[in-house]
Amino acid sequence: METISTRVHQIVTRMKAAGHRVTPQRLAILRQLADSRSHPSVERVYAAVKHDFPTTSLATVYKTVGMLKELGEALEIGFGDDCNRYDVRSPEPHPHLVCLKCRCIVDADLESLSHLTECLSESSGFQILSHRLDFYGICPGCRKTAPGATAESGDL
Amino acid sequence: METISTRVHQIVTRMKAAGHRVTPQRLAILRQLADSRSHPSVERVYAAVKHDFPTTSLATVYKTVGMLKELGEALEIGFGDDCNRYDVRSPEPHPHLVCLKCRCIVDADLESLSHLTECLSESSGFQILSHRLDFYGICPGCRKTAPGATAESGDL
DNA sequence: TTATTTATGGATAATCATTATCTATAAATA
DNA sequence: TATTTATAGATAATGATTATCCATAAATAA
Repeated sequence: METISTRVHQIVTRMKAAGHRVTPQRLAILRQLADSRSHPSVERVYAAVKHDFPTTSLATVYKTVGMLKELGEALEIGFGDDCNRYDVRSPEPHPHLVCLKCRCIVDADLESLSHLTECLSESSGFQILSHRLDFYGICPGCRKTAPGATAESGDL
Repeated sequence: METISTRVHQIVTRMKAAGHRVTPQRLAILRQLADSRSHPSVERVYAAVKHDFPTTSLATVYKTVGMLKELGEALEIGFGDDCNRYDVRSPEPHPHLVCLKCRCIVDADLESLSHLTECLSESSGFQILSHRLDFYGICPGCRKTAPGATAESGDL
């Protein structure tokens, strides 16, 4: 990816508006995150950014992701046993499909979600502000693949 | 709670069937977990068990909960930033309402869930084995309570 | 019952993703 | 250009959870 995408531009604008500096390292991290559909981990981003900036520190990636979270530009998907994964492409909460074998994470569409949330809110009395809907299973690729193999997603 | 509930009996039977020993410590831990609706943490169970068995180790609680997980008798609800919470009363995956203020966790009913899962499975090609559906917000109690106050649930 | 084997309890060390801390430096501002 | 301030990088600290160790309790065999 050579060109700067609309999403990167959008985040850069908002970073500046919030008084943050747009450094080369942050831009490199942003570029890895902004358009990825693979919900990459910090470690994954770190490895990719190291190609262009070999001196980059893991802490810098963590700090940048933390800033994006604060700005509401990154959705964190935490796993107790595994490392967290991030969605900067679409940072609003939305349902995911998580493969228990290759750990890929795919966005899921649930058109009935808003209706569902409303019903829940009414019946429970909770003011619902956010959600986390994860469905765990085996992805189409892993269902075909021989047992034990782990697929690597092409997109980051 | 003085009497041994049906749920405790059920788990004890299954523990024995699986070749596990039912020790006084495990029974005390079980009693705290088996009928609680509050999705208690390990720390919470540890504190409660210490009343009756002052020498109990935190490790023992962790090990017992781990065994219950293996037997499929405990559902773990993990939080990256906070400690894990457990549902031994109904260990099958089900939706939860989580209060962001007092951290209480309440079971939510979603009658359309199985239909929803089927649709997702068809449209995505995933074989769906489990799920985690959490809705985050403010519980009825905290909506009334003054800002900053944290409610304590009565049941464990 | 007693001897023997095995699992468990308790204490503590290790793990590991994430966060905090510190200082030199790069970036913004005057 | 001088000065102020945020950031980068290195590294230490954190904290829930897990692993390890050994004495002991529980099950089993003799």
